[in-house]
Parts: sequence; structure tokens; C-alpha cells
Amino acid sequence: MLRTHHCGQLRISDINTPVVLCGWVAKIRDIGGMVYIDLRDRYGITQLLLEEGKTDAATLAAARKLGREFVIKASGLVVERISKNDKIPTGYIEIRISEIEILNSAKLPPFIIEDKTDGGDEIRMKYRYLDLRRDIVRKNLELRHQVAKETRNYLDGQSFIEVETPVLIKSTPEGARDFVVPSRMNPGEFYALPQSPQTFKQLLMVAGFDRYYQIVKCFRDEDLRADRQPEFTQIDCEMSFITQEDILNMFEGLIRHLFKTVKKLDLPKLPHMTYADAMKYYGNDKPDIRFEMKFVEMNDVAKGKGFVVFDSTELVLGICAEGCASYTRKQLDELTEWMKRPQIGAKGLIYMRYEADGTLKSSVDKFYSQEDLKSWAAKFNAKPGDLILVISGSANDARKQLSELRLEMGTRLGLRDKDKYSAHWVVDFPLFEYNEEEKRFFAMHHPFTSPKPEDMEMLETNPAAVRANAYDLVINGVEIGGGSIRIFNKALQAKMFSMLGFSDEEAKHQFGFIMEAFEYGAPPHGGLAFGFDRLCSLFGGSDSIRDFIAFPKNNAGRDVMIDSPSTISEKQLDELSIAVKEVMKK
RNA sequence: GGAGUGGUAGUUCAGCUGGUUAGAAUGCCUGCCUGUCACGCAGGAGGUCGCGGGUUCGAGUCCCGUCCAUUCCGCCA
Repeated sequence: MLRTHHCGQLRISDINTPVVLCGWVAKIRDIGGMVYIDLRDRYGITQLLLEEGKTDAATLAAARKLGREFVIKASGLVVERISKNDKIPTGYIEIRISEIEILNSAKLPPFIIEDKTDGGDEIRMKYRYLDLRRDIVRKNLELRHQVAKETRNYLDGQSFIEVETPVLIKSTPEGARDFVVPSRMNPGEFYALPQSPQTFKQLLMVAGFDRYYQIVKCFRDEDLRADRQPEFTQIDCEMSFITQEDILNMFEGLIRHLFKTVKKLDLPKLPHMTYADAMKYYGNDKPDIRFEMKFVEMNDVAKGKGFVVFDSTELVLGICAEGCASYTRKQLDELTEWMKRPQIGAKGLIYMRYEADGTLKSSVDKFYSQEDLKSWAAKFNAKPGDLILVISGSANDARKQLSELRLEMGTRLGLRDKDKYSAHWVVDFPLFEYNEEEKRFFAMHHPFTSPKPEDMEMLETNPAAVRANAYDLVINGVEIGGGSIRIFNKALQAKMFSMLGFSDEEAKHQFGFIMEAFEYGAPPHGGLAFGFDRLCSLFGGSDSIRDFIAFPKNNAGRDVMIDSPSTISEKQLDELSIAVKEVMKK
């Protein structure tokens, strides 16, 4: 070992110990007769001291020539500081240096490697290995490590075993686009990278591994967001001989364990909300219930008064923003414009102020009497000082738009505190989702999800109404995970594929292996997967999962550090029997 | 595929209705400084205003195109 201690270790009790430290020069403060060096490693910062008259002149001269981020080995004696620093754990001591060895010099870094950096995202991503030297970035990865470790602790304690599943698998057209890998040995054929280990974990259930998990990379070739990366990590789990309640309890246990060990928080029992209620009251299948502000349907009080916008529409829907009657006309206009942005696409926004003096003022006073508006207020149990915001349109549009407004008002009113957590299950998702473009049903979750037994009879007659044994875990308006009780019967699985528009042949080509496995004694099973990156970012109080991934990709799917993806040589292409379209060649 | 925002010194940014030699902070370099820890003080270097075209007597500024970054919509079983 080159060093005797690390840079976060030494305390006042170590005084007079000879030590050797290694690390990076974070900063040099040369105040004339004395030179202070902040030496940094993963564990912290220790101050090195060199003093004219006391330190060997050659060593002092060498120290003055050090630059930022030089890698050095420093030998000396631990001494008590005369001026102490309460801000860092090593602030009561310093190392009186007798010798400095430069292990490596360093170019001046393009941004300052401190908590308060001057570097923007772009340059920090390009030099991510420098960014990772920063305390706050490194701490995010330490948090990630801790979440992974506690996940394994909990699941191991529940007799789960971690099994690795293959990364080179088979492309399936359902769901997200696959990343595809050409096979040299099988010209013209391709592997796909897994969007999830779904079929493999089900096969593990058939194999009798009744409690499986895996912290596993998954891949989806879709457009990215702050919370979506092309490769991401899931905590993937599956159990046999269980009911939906068993699954929810087991993994509620995991989440509570993680909150307890990582955040030191006791999470209350997670409420269950049906998908139907989530849509009805929040317009959203992953509602943020840190605050109420539930939707109220207003058709009965808003229609039939001559206001043609409301009269001619499917749904009039409102929320009540408590204490917002003081919003000025300007603020309301601004809010209306916000709703009209193309991302939301509302046609307009109607408001009603419940003034402090009890009068009701709306933007549609022409059509509604005080008496009418009172009936509005009554619907919301509104009090003087409240503001009611109303949207109308098709049921789908109105819910979606008002959901955005609800979140925005929640943010503006400070009701979405990052340190407050509200977790719940959303259950009873629909089995199918109708796609207008393709004029057919798609599986809302995935094609292995089982229908609710009591809805089974509607499978033929009214597929849209069939509910699934599917569930999502939502925390603070973020979908953290989801899963389902699976189909384990070949006939039903075949039926599902046919409902989804697969011919028998297509189903066999793509999923024949799992259908066959179901004929060899498949146990009842189900499971779920958590978005590990999202969980970490939630614990870390960030909206972006990139902060919690060591080497993330940008929003175009590029790694700007290694500059990938990149072209490959003609030779490689030849070996893979691949021709790149002429127009794409550079 | 669509919409918004941004691109000016190593870095983070300012730069008005187009008008001398494009600024600040920080970082860097030099000198001074024996208790600093956002050290201080004095001085200095540092710019293809993303790229291409256009309008104009004149473009960092206006217009068109393009590239890059970022956020959102679509998409993401």
C-alpha cells in the first residue's frame, strides 16, 4: 500500500502519528511563508502544511509547483491545527509535510472539481471521470450502492435468489423498440437486448425457483427524457404460489425496508387506489398524492346555462386551489397561456374566485348567476379565498390537461416537498389499450398479464372493460415499479396472443418456447420490477436519473465521453453481412 | 416525428431598438503576503460570438438553413 491512511480518516486523536497520504491536489493556498494543500480522495479532504524555515526548502519549492489534480503521495506528521475548521471532519488536524512525491501530473481540468463547480452539464458529461471526483456526484453513486445492497439484504432474507438471465435474446415487436445485435455466425439474423427479463423469469418459475430477483440492465430503443435512459436498471422479481396481495405485501416490505435503511423513514402502510379512481380523481395513472386537489366533475352545474363551450363538450372538470383567490388577472392569464402551450394543448381555462368577502367572480359571469356559482363552490366545499379552475373537452383530454394543471398548482403552492414521500399502489389496470392508428388492442402491461377472473367473460364481448391483475407502485407521482399476476395456462396465453392480433404462427415463432414451457407444469406466479435508477433519484431528491448513473447517455442516446454510438469498419460490416444504406455513409 | 429554450474567454454568464477596440465573475499566469480553508492584494494573458448563407454602409445582435445541448409532447408492453 502506498498510503497509511485515507484523506477522510485522521482526527485529533491521531496527533503525532507519522502518516503517508495519497490523493489529488484539490487546491493550493500559498499565503507566503506557508503553503496549504487540500488533498482529496474518495473519503474526504485533509489539509497538508508546508512552512518556510520548518519544511525542507526543496520540498517547499516542489509543493509550490504542484497544479490542481496532480496525484501525489505526501508523507508527514499529524499535528493539531492552530486555526481549526468546523466544516470538515478532518478540520482539527493537518499534516506537517516532510516529503512529497508526484505520482502523476495533470492537465488543468476544464472545470473546477468542487461541490460548487463552474462546469455546466455538457462539459461535466464529457469529462465524467472528473465530475465523479466531486463529492456530491460520488455521493449519488454511494447512495445507489446502498439501495442495491439493502435490496439484496431484504430479498435474501426472504429466500429470494438472484439469477442472471441472458442479454443476447430475441426481438419481439410488442412494446418498445428493441436494440438489436447482428450475429456474425448466423448471417442475416439478429439478437435483441432485453427490454426486461420477463420471459426468462417466468421460465425460472416453471423451473421451480419460486423466489427470484435480479438487479439487471434493461434496454429500450425509444426517445429519452430526464428520467429515461436507453439502458437502465431494474430490480426484477418474480414469485410462485402467490396471490396479488402476497406480491403487494412482499414488495411493500421491500420499499419500507429501503426507506427505513436508506432514508431513515417509516413509511405508513401503502394505500391501494384503483386505476379507475386514479383517472377519475387525478386524471393520471401515477398521481402525486402528496396533496389532495382532487378533480370534481361539473357537468351537472356547468351545462345548460347557455355557455356554449361547456354545453357542447363531453366533460367539464375542475380543481380547487386553496387560498388562490388572490391570483391577479395577470397571473390567471399567464396560467391560461401555460395551459394553451402545445405540450398541454388546452383550448382555454375558466376560473372562479371565491373572494374573501364571499362574492363569487368567474371569467364566465355572463352565463352564470351568483346562485349558479354557489353550486360550483359547493361541489368543491370551497371556502372564501379559494380559486376554482375549470377545464372542458373530451373526457380524455380534459383529464390529461387538468392533471398537468393540478401538478403545476401543487408545485406553485409548495405542496410537492422533495423531503415528503407519499407512496401507494395503483391496482386493477385495464388489460388492454385500444390503439386508434392500428385499430387493434395492445396489452397495457404486457401480453403475459392475466385478466381478473371475474372479468374473464368479457374477454370476447367487451375487451376494453376487462381489468388485469396488474399493479404499479407510485411514489410522489413517479411510477417506480409495476407488475402483474401472470398467465400460466397455455390455452389462456394462446387466447391472449390471438386477442392481440397474433396469428398462431406468429405467436409460435416469437413465444413458442414459453407456451411450450406452460405445458410442463407451470406454477401460478407473478411479480414486478422496480425502476432502480428512478428509485435512487427519488431517494436522492432529483428528477433526473442521470445524476445516479456513473456514465449516462445524453438525450440523443449518445455517450459524449466515449463518443458512441460510432461507425464501424467495412471489415466489421462485411463479417456481419451488413450493408449500411448509401445515404447514411459519411 | 413535433414544440420550447439555449450555444459569446478554460468555465459560468451579461451584451438594449444593428453602430468605436465584445465585457463581468471565476479559473489560469507573474509578483507580494507565516494560520489559510470561497485566503487577500497588485498586475497580466486569454475570443473563428456553434457552423453556413442572406439582409445592411455596418451583424454577437435581424432573417433563412444547419449542427450541438437541454426540456416537454408523440413514443416508452
